[in-house]
Amino acid sequence: MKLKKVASSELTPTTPFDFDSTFHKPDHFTTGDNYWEPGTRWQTWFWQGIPLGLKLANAWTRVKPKINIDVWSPRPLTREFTDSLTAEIRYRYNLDLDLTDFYRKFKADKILGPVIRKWQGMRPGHPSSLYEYLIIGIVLQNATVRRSIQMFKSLLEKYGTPLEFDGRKLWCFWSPGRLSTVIEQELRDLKVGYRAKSIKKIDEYFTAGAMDEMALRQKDRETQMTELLKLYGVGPATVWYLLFDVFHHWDFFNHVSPWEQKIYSKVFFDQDPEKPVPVKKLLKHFAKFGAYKQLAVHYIWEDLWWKRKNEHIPWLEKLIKV
DNA sequence: CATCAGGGCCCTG
DNA sequence: CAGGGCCCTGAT
Repeated sequence: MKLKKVASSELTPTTPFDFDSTFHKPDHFTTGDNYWEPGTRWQTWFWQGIPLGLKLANAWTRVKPKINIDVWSPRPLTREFTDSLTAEIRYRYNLDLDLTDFYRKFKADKILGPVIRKWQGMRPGHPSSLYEYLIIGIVLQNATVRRSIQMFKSLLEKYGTPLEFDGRKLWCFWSPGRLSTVIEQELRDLKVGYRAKSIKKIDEYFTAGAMDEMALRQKDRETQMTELLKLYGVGPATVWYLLFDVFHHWDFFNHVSPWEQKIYSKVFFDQDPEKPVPVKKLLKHFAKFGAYKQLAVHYIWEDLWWKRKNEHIPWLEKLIKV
């Protein structure tokens, strides 16, 4: 589907702001729906029934951060529509987040301090809706990065929409309900294995209107967790990701998966990843970051993945199997 | 060639 | 509450 450029606007994030580390997370494996180069991110975005192409560009002025947004669409958009879209972009990328308290508290930390200085202005964030993230969460389960990418790609190219905009071809996520006529075997043929059942049930759940993302955002963390755990195929690991990436809780840290455990052991304790520090001890260590536990680890985690882009880190390569 | 461990979760006993 | 089964893939 060829899209036309229908709107442009600009966003002003809070200061400090760093474009590249906010709009490119080297550890986010999703491919085919976005493209990044320094200063620019292209992203497909299914919003209120319309598949869109977005281009976000760094437009820092001498004094303050600014992001230019261009929107491509199959049809004209109302002002109301683009306003809600930009509000959602602000939300998903945490462009209104005030980082000053976090920085003030931990700028002297031995490990976090230098990372904070290096990534001054980086926001946590994820471009996906709850529904989209759930699908991503499911393909992350019990699989290495390479396999997750392969499953995601198969799904996206089977049920998504190919979009052409700004000289790029990217796939746009399908909408909830798209899988209602799809039988489980068809999903299994995409080599998602037992996850087919979860994907199918999550799609059904949304189609039935049993999950309202916007309403859930207004609830407290416990309620969000309870609601999410009702979904078939969603357990503690997936909920932990969701609470951070989709619901933006910076303080919640109750889960460490085996591969992450090995990486944290090396980074925080310089411990041989093959003899990892017990999860309990890691969680106890993160407690010192108080209300910013997840945010703190996000900073260190992203720093590690950015390093990996520029240098070979043998111990890390062994663990991630991309 | 066979076996096994992955970025879990559900279900059974 | 512990532990088996589920899927595919790459490593050994």
